Amino acid sequence: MTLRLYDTAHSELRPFEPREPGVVRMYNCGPTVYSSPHIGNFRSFLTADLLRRHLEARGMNVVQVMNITDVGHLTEDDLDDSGEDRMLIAARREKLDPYAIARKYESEFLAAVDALHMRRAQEYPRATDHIPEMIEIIQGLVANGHAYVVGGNVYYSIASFPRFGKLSGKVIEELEEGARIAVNPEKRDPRDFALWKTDDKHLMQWDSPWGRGFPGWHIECSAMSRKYLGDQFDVHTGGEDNLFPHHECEVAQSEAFTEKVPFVGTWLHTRHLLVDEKKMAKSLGNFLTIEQLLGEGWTGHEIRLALLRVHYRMPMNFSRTGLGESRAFLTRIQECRARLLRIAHGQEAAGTDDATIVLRDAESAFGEALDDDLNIAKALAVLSGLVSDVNAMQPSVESAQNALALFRRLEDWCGCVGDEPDVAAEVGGVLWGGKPDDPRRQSLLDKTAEREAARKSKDFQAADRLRDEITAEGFKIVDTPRGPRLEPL
RNA sequence: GGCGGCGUAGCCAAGUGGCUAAGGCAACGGAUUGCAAAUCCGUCAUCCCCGGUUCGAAUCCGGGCGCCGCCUCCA
Repeated sequence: MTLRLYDTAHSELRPFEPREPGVVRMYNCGPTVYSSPHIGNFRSFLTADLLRRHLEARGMNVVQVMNITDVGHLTEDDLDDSGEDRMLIAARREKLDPYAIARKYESEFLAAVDALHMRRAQEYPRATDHIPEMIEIIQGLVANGHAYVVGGNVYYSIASFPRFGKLSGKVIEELEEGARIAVNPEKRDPRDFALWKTDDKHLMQWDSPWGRGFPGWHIECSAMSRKYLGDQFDVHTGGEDNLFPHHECEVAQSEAFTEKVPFVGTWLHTRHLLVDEKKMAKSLGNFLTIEQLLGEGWTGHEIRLALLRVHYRMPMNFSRTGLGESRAFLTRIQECRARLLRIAHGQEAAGTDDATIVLRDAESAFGEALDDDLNIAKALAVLSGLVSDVNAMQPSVESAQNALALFRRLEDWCGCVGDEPDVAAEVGGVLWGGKPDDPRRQSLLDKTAEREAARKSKDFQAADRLRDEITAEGFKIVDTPRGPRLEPL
């Protein structure tokens, strides 16, 4: 089975074939860095990360580019009473200049990327570093008749591009009806969109053939994808809201400029998530950031899994309950792997069961699930079945090692399996499952030995009291035929 | 007004014409344990409603109801 992806442009599942065999060029619509990235942004970014990992697991070489939008995109509607855009408002609110704001939130974004175990893209181009590339395309569009200049402004002419609306399935004639854009008399058609604008009040300005101004809202992606991936590339991802007008405009700009079709092979759009059944909004107080969740004590893997475990095209509700379920899922895998490690290290009796077939079938089913339009829910079910199968076995040392290797491969494949637990250390008949350098290690081991002695003399009251003390230190004590084991709670 | 998506057990969620409707969490019964934890075994749904097509539908068609998204900066 080969990978099939749902391509928005065709509204159907299609076999995925990169233009150049073995190499996938992918562009992801990235964050706008004038505020903290929120978990909704990351559902989209994580979908891209999962696709990248799966392609790499399938032996592809993936060139991934994610833009950093650091230009406040100004439209007529963006303007508030004082004529400022959002970047400006943020700058004033935080008493920083707009570049400083952008850098601050860019760092925050990248920190979250790492925290969620996402692979770093090869490039994170900033819009403000690519003004000349944008100007080049705008000039080309003016020259070939797809754009026109009015004063210091340049507009894209929808009428010049008959395919406009094809990607999103919009009927252009009907767009007008619902449009809430104020009529701009400069435009030949109200649906034309800006490529370059002049506005004295805009803080970020650059020289251009049309005077000092700033780029329109869609041109950066056309310019930066072209620079790093070429005129045509394989995958373009984004949130569902990007479909129209943003991606539609990108297609119009890029295809009209390069005269190469198609601009993008596969369009992938991630659905918005809801938080506690409602759309996430600052006004509702349900606006969640990665930083915030990490602060609540959730791990990167838990957050990642909670955001990724529902198929990317399905509506998804994000909640603390969901995070808790993710934690339980990961803990179950950890327990399984810890036992395998003990067997592999001779700390627990090995059996004679051969896991070869179970492991092979699980790995194969896991890959097939992801081949099916990144069906992560199905893949996680396979993973869960693997845990059950392995738990029911008495594996040989070799099978335990092979199973451990498979878990590591699957973590590499989807990032939702978690890290391998620390190898327990045997100290004086007690298995220590905590960090090797935990300062409390000796005192906890002593206390465990003391409890063991109490148990042997049937003084269970004393034994339970000692266990409570150990629990209070954040460790649980597990009795096994080979002796007690200490594990972090 | 236009376009689109979703509705499966207490919760999350697979399954797009056909053996007994995956899997996880929770719950319950049992094994194991000094008691626990973990683990194992077992129990737990006829698929929003109505009508139709079919030998046969959660799966296809029509009509409802409900929730959501895009059409405007937004992942």
